[in-house]
Amino acid sequence: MFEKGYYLRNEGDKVDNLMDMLKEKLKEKGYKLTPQRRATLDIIIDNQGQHLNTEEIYALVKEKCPEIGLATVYRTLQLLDEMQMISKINLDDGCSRYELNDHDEDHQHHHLICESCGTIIEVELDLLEHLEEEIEKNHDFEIKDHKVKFFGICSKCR
Amino acid sequence: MFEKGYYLRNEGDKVDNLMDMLKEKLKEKGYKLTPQRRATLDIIIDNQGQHLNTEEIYALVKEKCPEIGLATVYRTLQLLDEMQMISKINLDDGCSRYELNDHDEDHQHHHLICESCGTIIEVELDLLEHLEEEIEKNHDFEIKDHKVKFFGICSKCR
DNA sequence: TGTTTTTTGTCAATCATTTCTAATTTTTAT
DNA sequence: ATAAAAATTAGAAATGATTGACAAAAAACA
Repeated sequence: MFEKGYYLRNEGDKVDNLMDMLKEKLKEKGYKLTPQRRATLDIIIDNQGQHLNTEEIYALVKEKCPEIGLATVYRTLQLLDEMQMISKINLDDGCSRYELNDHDEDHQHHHLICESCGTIIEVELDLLEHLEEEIEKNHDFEIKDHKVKFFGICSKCR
Repeated sequence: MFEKGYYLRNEGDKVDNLMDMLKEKLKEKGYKLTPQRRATLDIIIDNQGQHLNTEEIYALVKEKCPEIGLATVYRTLQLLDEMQMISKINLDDGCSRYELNDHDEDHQHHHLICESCGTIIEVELDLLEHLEEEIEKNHDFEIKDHKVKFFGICSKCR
């Protein structure tokens, strides 16, 4: 009747929910949900909104899973991205950052990047869909995704 | 009376015009217009719309300026970017690409990237300015620039 | 239980980019 | 002009993020 998400009560439920989702997606492709993969997704869930980079994720995962190797974290992040559990974001700061995917279709968001302090603010932007339709017509191009970044100065830095 | 651009007749004029612009901007900051810098900008002008990466630019510049070093090209591209003569574009293909800046305020454009063949199509998008105003109000964020990428499948790949 | 497959950790390799250095060119002061 | 100072360069070495190779460990399978 309802989507799984409707029953969410607390953080624990949310983790379980996402972890189940990952398990299913992995199984579809013949992959396994290992402790390392579990720990990595855990960290990303625990730090939602943080836009952690690979090294930062590695350091945090290492606390709970000290024997893990950096290459495994790289491989796992790649896998989580393929499984569409997370998204890679490029802030032109020389490394890849990741954020947890929102599995709600309507909750599109993009980033405001402060050129002064580096803060990242998330903005919801449904208004882009108008544009997409127009572009699809004008250029005969089938749009699957988009990435939008706004650069400027945040309120604190003025 | 008119902007310099109004008198443009042909490619040669255009190169001269942009080169003069660069010379001025460099002088403002106390930099010099060296043959290497001149050759690099020349190549980018000659290949407008190509979105060349650093190695490609290096190879082309080397034809006219064989003694140039790769590091110089990197430094020069950085400088041209600072001087706002060119823009760095990141297509998530592991290297930086550059395009000549359009010095016409109204000619904003962004990129459609085909996930199948890698083609880059340029789209004009004035419509984003509405969004910017709204964001500036809602988030008290002063927007200076934005980057938009659309990913999908181009007409040839369908 | 033994065999195959997947995943892992370690370490080496890669690739784009930056830094270092001494040499060269250009500017400036004399 | 000409010597000293400053900017720029080429080439090589260093860096830093990411990937690849490989043998060992873990899990699935037969």
